[in-house]
Amino acid sequence: MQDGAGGGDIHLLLSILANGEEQARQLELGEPASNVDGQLSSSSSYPGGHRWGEEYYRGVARQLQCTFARAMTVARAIEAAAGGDRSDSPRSADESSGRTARDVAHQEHQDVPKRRKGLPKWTEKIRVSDANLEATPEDGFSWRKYGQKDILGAKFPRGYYRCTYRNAQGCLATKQVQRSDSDLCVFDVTYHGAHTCHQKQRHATSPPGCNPPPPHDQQDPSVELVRNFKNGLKVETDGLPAPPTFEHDGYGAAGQLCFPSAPFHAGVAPPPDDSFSPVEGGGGQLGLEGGVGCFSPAFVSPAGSAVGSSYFSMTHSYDYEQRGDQFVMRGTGSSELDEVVSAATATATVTAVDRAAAGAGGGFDYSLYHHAELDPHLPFAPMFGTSMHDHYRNA
DNA sequence: TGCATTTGACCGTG
DNA sequence: CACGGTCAAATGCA
Repeated sequence: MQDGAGGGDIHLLLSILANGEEQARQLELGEPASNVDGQLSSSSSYPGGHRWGEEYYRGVARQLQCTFARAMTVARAIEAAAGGDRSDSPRSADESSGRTARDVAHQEHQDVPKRRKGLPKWTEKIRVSDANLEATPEDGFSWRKYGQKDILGAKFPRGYYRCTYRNAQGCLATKQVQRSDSDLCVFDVTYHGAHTCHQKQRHATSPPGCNPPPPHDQQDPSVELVRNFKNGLKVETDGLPAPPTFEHDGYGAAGQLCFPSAPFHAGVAPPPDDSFSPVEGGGGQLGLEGGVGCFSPAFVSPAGSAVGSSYFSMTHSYDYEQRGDQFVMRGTGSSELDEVVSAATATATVTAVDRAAAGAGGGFDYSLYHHAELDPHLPFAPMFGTSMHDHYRNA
């Protein structure tokens, strides 16, 4: 089933993205975008007449770069799926059979490790407006709680959530929510995996051009991922007339994909100036004022959520490997080999302060990023220190 | 009736 | 072996 997303799709995807990334780079340098879906260069003003400034172009460029980083993650997922492991197979398929899930789990545990070590993982701290014990962080996605456990050393139990559409759409996104011991208003939310489902976020109306993908190939999340992402790419440019502040659903114009990790490193973290060089100077603080963020939906506080004053502190690890002259984000580690080949690990911590008042209807203001720290060993150096274009244009 | 939550047990990892 | 993550039956709710 997953075999439908073969290596050919990956290379095609990478090739397309490499071109796009190069365009984004040109855009950020202030050059007229020769062709970014024909949208950037043809649109010279906001719908309201506000003229597009250079800053905005730069922001868009970073956004595009961020998007491409997402694509890399998608490609990685596809690659992992095409690698023959079935770790992404929704368990529901087995649950529909006569076997019990536990039987299946036992049989498949070689393929489906109970702890999905390879899935993207990141953590945010979410502050809610009140310390109500029943208050929970809201990220706009629909989650179904599947467990709760007392954690050693923690005052509060940890809640385990999975995507509501896990069975329906094979979405493997999960999250763990743990209330901070020290501050009842703060939750540590750890996300595992990205949403591959097409759920619409609550409090959200789809941004212009953010159309749901055609409802086919639902059985193949990987194919769906690619399709979604292609839609996302188009949307990303189609939606440019929207102001830089992505509102309400936090999607921005990126579509349904939620691959926050790579974009977080690559798309958000790079500073506006040209001095960014993860290889040479990584580790410094990076000013992000005015930057167009590229948070995944899960990163933002959807309008109407209980999040009043929020900050996000994310860490994430990524693995890359070099294949020939290409750096490739490795597969999701469902195989032991992947772990052996583990390369660099990156950690980025970004703090953002959401000064929007709770309930005021405002979404997360991306211009509010004020701080980011990058691990000096950032793995995306090959991608952003040089160019994806160079690496993949001939893929 | 269908879906979400609760909760104890199971099981993999370190 | 302890801990953490997941499962699934039981239960609750609309």
